Amino acid sequence: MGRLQDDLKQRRPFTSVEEETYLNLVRTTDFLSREVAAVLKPHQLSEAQYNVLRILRGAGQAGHTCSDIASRLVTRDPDVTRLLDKLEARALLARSREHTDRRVVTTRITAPGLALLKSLDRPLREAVERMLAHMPATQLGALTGLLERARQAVPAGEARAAAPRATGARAGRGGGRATD
Amino acid sequence: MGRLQDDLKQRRPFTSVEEETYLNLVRTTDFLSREVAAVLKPHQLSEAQYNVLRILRGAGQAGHTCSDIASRLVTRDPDVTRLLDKLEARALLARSREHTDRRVVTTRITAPGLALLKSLDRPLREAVERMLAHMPATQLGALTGLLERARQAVPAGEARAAAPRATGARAGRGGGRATD
DNA sequence: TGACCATGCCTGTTCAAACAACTACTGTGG
DNA sequence: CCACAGTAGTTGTTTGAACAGGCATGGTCA
Repeated sequence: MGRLQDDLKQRRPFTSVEEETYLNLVRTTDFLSREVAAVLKPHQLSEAQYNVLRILRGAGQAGHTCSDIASRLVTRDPDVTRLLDKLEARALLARSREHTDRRVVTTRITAPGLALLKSLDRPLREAVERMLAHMPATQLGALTGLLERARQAVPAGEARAAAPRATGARAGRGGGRATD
Repeated sequence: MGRLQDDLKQRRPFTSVEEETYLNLVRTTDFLSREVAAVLKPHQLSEAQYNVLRILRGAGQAGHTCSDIASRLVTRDPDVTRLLDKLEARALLARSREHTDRRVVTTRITAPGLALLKSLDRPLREAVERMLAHMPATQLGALTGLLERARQAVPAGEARAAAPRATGARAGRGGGRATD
């Protein structure tokens, strides 16, 4: 899993620094997320599902609406409804329609959901830490900083034609709560 | 799309630096790859499909076997066969079984495939460059370096039980040719 | 040479993601 | 008060991903 340029068969090195960065990003994320997925798989959880549960744990008894959840998801999911469906079917969360505004459905995590999350906290943290254990904290900090910076680009669709088609729970590309 | 910690509702900041790095990685990749996917979508190409074509362009007339392609893919795909099926159906590539070893199927890019790639070269490069234009080359270089470093972890399954189930074209986690 | 296993790719099936249309409800202006 | 537009979530449908098993071929060693 060396440097991308190592391949001698490759004709031109890279079209641009930006492309090189992008490719490395995709590769690295794929590399790490496989480990995370492997930890989640025995529990039949996808990364997105796990994410939802963490978000709901952070919300506590107040719960969240679907749109809230969508906007907080690490990865933008166009179909939060069915993501919740599966978790509700397993009783990991509960949904209830609001009386004040009957359009809104509030979702809350259940005791089994909390228990499952708790059992995953340690192994997940350990998996990620193990994958990055070879890097000193200063480098990780620098990496985080650069990644945050990278995301500050203008999404280029801000005022253009392709307004990102927003399904039911539109995944607003807004500010980023990540965990809890 | 600010810093992940900006959310005040979040109780504890982050469990570990490693987790923070991981979350930022996923978010950033998702952010950028959406733009790339948007460029590819009008041409009915997924990122993986585009990647295959680039790999084949790099291989030239010699072509590649399925396993070769799988091992060179940026994202490990467990089902290269059907990925190629779709591209073959669109005549973007051609497959031919070898005479020497009749198990092997060599895949080559076709003229239409090359033409499609060529038409995508510029818009894709521009999309990625635009998304990262706000970062100076030095920062991009640093980011790339850190990402390469991050991937140098031991995948932790090296000698463990869960040997990554290898379907047909096993995506060897080996060295990483990326582009062409 | 023939059992045996590894390799290389393909298929069958199941499940989730993506896109778009649709229903239900709320608030607003005429 | 009622048309109208906007919001919140759901549902339908199509496509692709994931996983596992299957088939043909090739190499190995008794």
